[in-house]
Amino acid sequence: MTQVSETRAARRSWQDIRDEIHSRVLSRRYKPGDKLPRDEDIAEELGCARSTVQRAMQDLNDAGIVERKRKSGTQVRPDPVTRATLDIPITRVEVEARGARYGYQMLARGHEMTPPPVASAFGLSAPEEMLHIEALHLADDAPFILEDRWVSLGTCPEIVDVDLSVQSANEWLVMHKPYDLMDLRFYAVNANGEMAARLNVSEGAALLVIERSTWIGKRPITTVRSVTTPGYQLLTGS
Amino acid sequence: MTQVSETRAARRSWQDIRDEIHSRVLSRRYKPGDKLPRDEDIAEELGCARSTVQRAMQDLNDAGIVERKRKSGTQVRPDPVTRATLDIPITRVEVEARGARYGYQMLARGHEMTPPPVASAFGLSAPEEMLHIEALHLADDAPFILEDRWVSLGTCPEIVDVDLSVQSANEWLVMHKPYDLMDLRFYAVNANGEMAARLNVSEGAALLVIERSTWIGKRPITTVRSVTTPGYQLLTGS
DNA sequence: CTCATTAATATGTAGCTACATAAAAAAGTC
DNA sequence: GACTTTTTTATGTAGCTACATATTAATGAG
Repeated sequence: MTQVSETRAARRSWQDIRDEIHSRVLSRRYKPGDKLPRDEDIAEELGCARSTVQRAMQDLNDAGIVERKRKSGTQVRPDPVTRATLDIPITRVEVEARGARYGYQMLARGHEMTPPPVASAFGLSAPEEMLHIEALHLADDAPFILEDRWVSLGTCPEIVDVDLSVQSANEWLVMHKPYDLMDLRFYAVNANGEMAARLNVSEGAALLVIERSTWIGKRPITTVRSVTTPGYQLLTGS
Repeated sequence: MTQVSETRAARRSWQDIRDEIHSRVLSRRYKPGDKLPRDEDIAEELGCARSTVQRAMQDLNDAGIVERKRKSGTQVRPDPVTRATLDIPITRVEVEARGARYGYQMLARGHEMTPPPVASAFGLSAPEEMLHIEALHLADDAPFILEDRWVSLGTCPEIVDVDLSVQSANEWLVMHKPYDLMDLRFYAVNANGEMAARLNVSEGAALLVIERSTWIGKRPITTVRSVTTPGYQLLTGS
């Protein structure tokens, strides 16, 4: 009874609105740097409520297509960025998804003071004693990922009681110590003697490294350097 | 007049709700795989509207914390993933952000049939003639990124008229040919003779490679292999 | 003319209603 | 008992109102 002037089928979803705006950007009707009309005007033009435009715009904003500022309005991002979402699963799940048998091997474990690179990854002013673990993930008995991990004893005291020779620290932490804040970085290294021996590759081979540090409420949890085997690729989620 | 039973300050935002649910996941009050109460019940418990819970849940869903399905309800993701958003800026912007002077040099340009790896990156059944460009991005006159690019002439006929010795194809495409769908992959390679010579690094050096293909409505636009210089790191946006 | 104050305005958010939709559960049907 | 249909139910969405908030623009004081 309220909506008299609208046929049922004509109703447009926020995704339609988003796609319409996006296609205007794609067709350069709205060019990089251009200011877009107010939400209300777009709503009127496209025949929907402002809230629908708002949702569409939020999505375009999150996708890096437009930039919004209160009062100033909305503009097409002048410096387009390629924005992608990466999903990094637990290593066990990753191996199993490839149809391989997962294996795990702890190589070393001990309490040590954090060396400078680790302390700086966590933004610590002073070195701290942490649990240091080296481990190998296997796919069908072949080395897959070599990980070098530091776990804060202050934040995760329980970890000392976990048998990490059976379950990987990766898995235990992800299940029991969800993080708040994360820092990820990717780079390439030449395999040094130790890496080469442990991953069973020739010295100097180019390896992709994934470094990840996590915090919970500014308290450090863990930092890992995962060295992958040659041919390893990180893919985006589409 | 409508909101009688609520003090002004007590109003909770959807982000508060999100943080509350998140903290329950963090504290393992809701464990991985657990089913959460219905939105409506959570709304009642936390004293807000269902729409507020809905928005909070959407966000947690997008962040990979929970999984929602109609009728089935919401559950904490049983296989937690590390989800991160990467922003890859235009190379010029990236160089300038480091406080360096940007330079660009086209090394080669021509029309060629796509070799099998390129065709497969695009999912083409048959090889196709495309514009092939090799170029070097410089930071303070030092090699920074070596790019090997293929541009579809069918989708981007205008590109043949652009002077790509002045402006990088990277930049032209990103400003004039926004994409629809993208595929990104990262891996490491040992510098071969050509890469070593062009990037001025020693042969065999480990280099991070960023491969990117873009489409617009299933039509291929471009595919690039960007070989970075040693020490290059890809960082997440937080 | 400069600086501080105030008003105007576009986006952001909370809450409500009504209805759409997917999927599971229940009820029929052969 | 296996299959199909219907009902139930939890999430998803559109539209509305009211108000919050951040900025810009306008105004006023000195």
